[in-house]
Amino acid sequence: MTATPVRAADTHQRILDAATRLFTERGFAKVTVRDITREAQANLAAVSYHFGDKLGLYEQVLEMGLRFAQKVNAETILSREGHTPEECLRHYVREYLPRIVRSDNRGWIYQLLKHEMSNPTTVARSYVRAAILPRIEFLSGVVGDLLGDAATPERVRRCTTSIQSQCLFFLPDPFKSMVMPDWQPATDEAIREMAEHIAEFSLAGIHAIAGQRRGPRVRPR
Amino acid sequence: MTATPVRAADTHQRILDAATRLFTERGFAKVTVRDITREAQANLAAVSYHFGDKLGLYEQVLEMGLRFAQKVNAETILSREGHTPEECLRHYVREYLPRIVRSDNRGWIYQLLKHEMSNPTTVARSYVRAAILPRIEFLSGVVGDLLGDAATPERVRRCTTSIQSQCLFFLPDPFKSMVMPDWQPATDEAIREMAEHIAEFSLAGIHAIAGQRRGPRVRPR
DNA sequence: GCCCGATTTATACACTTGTTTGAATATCCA
DNA sequence: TGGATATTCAAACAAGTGTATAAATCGGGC
Repeated sequence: MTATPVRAADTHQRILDAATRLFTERGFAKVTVRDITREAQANLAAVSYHFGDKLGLYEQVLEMGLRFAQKVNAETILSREGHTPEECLRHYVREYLPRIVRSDNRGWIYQLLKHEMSNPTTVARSYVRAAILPRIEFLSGVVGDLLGDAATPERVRRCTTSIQSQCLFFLPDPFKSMVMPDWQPATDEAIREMAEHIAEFSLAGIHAIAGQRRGPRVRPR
Repeated sequence: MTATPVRAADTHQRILDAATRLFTERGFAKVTVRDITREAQANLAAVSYHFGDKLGLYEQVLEMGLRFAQKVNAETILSREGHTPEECLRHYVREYLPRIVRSDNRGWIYQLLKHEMSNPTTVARSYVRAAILPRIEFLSGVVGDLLGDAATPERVRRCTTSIQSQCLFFLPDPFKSMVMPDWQPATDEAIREMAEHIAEFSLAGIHAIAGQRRGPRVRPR
């Protein structure tokens, strides 16, 4: 009844590992089945046998990624009771940014997602719902608290976008590093400094928006 | 001596037009020569005949784009003499953002560049030097002025990145609009509001960074 | 009117890719 | 051990791609 005896489990796992690494590096389209099986030291047909087809394999990789991302989310999301909004924001950026920047085990899922962003496959939508939207919800809540009385749906959305965009910018990118090599903080120290910068910069930005006159369009609810 | 008689000039131009449109929509790799020639109502071999090969055609498209981008740059860059740094920053964002967001004639080059960013071809490097770096230089100068005494190379770079990332975030992206449809400002009015937000948010951020103690690491030069 | 170069056309070639096939081999349980 | 099942393997297939070729067609100047 064991669906996968010892040797089989080996190839199955080796393929999964190789696929994870390669898909993370290059994205779905730019990795061939032959690349994967060569890397995994398996036969070309092994992918069809174990995963149905290339997309089936990719789905399994992304499923692992989804579980990983949810675990990561739990670490970037601080309980709103017991912490000030400022603390939540700082903690969010401090946890999020290193995972975005670094390609190692801490953040591989974001590298994978980066490729999914430019060339979405059919798998994207479920991932968005399960792993991304909850984090955006949380961040929006924190921003709303920081805006206080001045909070409007538009302002919350715009400020959330400002924070999110400053973080996402650091997804590694061959082109970006061509434009300005220094843009990609290399050392842990540089990443930490950038995180502090984003938090500081954004808190000031939010306070400035909060300080604007409420205007005629404000709709408190 | 006319290198391209009437009919020939027609196909040449039709192919160039179709290629510009398709490359802008999908990027170099995801457009086939057959797509282009079908769209241009030309024969498959016309690309080889008129442009050597697919990459040669792409280079010509990107060359047009480069000239266009330089003209655009001139409009986003305000003379630093005669305008305050605040004015320069606001003008920069107001001009830059609409072109980033909209896929129409005003900003097609940025859509093309977006694909180049995720899948760089050999043409990227020269483009960076001629059209992107000058704009970054300008923005860095403005940020340096705004930071005043507090300016350090690291702070200038980080603040410039914060502004740039908030703008670049709005490059249209199928994935992003999946995450949050509202993120893509649709109307001219919404784009204008977002530009004002980014300017306001960033000016406050810069002032906050400028207000920090200079710290022991400051190296005025 | 006719010829020569420029252009267009249909077709073919070489290569890559994902997938299938059927035989060979390994593995497990009675 | 022996036979059924699971897994591996080499080879082939079909579709899509960029490019090359050689014949057909066009267009203007003598």
